[in-house]
Amino acid sequence: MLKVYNSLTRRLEQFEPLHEGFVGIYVCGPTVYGHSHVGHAKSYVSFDAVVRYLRFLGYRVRYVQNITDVGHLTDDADAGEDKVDVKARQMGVAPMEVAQLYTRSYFEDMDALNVQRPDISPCASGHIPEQIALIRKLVDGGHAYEVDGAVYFDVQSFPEYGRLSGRNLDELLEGTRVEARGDKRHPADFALWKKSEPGHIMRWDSPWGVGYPGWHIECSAMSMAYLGETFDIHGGGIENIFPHHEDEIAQAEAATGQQFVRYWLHNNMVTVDGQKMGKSLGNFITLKDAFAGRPPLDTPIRPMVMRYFILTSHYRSPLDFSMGALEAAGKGLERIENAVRRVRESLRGTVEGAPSGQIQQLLDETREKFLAEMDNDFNTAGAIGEMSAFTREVNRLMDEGDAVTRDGLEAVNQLYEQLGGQVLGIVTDESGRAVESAGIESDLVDAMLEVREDLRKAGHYELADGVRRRLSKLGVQVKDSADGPTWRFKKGAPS
RNA sequence: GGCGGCGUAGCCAAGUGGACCAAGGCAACGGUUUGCAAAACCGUCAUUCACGGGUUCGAAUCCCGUCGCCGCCUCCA
Repeated sequence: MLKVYNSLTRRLEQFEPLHEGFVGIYVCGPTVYGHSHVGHAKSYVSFDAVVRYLRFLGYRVRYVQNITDVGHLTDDADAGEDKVDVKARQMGVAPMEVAQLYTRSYFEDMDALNVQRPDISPCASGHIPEQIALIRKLVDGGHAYEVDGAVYFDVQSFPEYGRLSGRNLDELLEGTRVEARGDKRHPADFALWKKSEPGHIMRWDSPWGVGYPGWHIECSAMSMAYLGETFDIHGGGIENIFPHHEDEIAQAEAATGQQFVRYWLHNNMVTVDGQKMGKSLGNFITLKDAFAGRPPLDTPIRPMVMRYFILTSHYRSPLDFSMGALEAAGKGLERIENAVRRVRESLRGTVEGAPSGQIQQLLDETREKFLAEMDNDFNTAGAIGEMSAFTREVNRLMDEGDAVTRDGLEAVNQLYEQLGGQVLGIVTDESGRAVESAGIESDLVDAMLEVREDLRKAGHYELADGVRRRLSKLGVQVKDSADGPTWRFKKGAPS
């Protein structure tokens, strides 16, 4: 029985979708004016696990995640410039070129992290009519007003305003950072539509003149366009609770008179050395830099290690980024990968036979505990713990050698593929395979190892060890065993 | 100032009042295996959950207080 923590009620609730067997989920996507960073990774890996698990449970899921390519300002909702617009001017290209460039970059990084693509990735600029229609509905209903080509949402017309974030309008009035604006009725009123000044590159016709949409409106408009006026899950970063999600609720519910979202899920932030990683702080790490080993990390982080690292903490907990923690995660993942490889390689050449009682019991217990962890608000950290414990047992049984039959190994492999692969996305077809190499390289390594074997047989261990050291530096890990040496290209090694 | 969260072993990190004298990973130490490595396994590693009270038959888990850290109230995943 799946339970999820709902930010709206601040408690763990039993999850029941609006329509049986179907789940509609919307997650706030990136604003595409720069490369993605590890904060994006945490958010989208976390929600990827959520979606994967819902699908594993048998739900038909429609996953919508927007791409913000217009309307997100560098400052608050009625000052500042459009982020994409600013970047376009800096680069000397059209805004849509900026958006396309970083949209591709985003998906590239997410693919590397084994994040499954959303079913629908609507961009704000492609849904201007939907946004205008929603704004018009709000104006007609008395929830929004026009001032000189701009339209603002009237927060005082929506008594529920502040419920999600635990605020009330009086407090907002006293807030140090919300300043009164001449053209707004209440300082907390926010822009639905902005007037394009003459120099502004992005401009669309609207009933209020030439302009562009505010940032919050796209999410209300697009989520309802694809998921209906009421849908199951809305996810996003905790920092977006106010004002972004609060405003989304206000816009949607004031327009439809119905509940907008049933379950609000919020993931916590990434910190670096205990400090929030933020654009304004200048301490953010892009995924491309991290994967390539460029500063500030200087060591290449394998994307799958990043994914594993993220999933070893709960999505609602903050995650502190450090090289030490990443290295530990890398070792932990490798242990699982080694076991997967060992199991897959042993599949041939094992005796026929049904799984032993021991194996069967291990499989049953692991599955049960794993699912219990995931049922508890998608506790991937606990679930990975179960995978690790399972891995130790698998290795132990294989070391002992007697209890493992072909069918037993098949079942073990299947559990890895289902729980580690399908659900967590940390086990893939690659996990059990050595890094591919162009033919001649493999042959050369084989040739060197043959020579090395001769050296070993002749007792020239220093020379043999030297060969092994040299190969290791080249990224080839050699393992001696009773049946002769085996080798593989190390993962994550510069090649 | 208002709202919210966190503080669990050397480090990272689960833990929804009772099977917790607290998962899992990393590190460390001892051992098995190995020519040596690597990999893997076995054992040791928090009688205790920031601190002080309280509620309860029972608390890491609930309540109050203290200290420390963090986030939101501007843009941010």
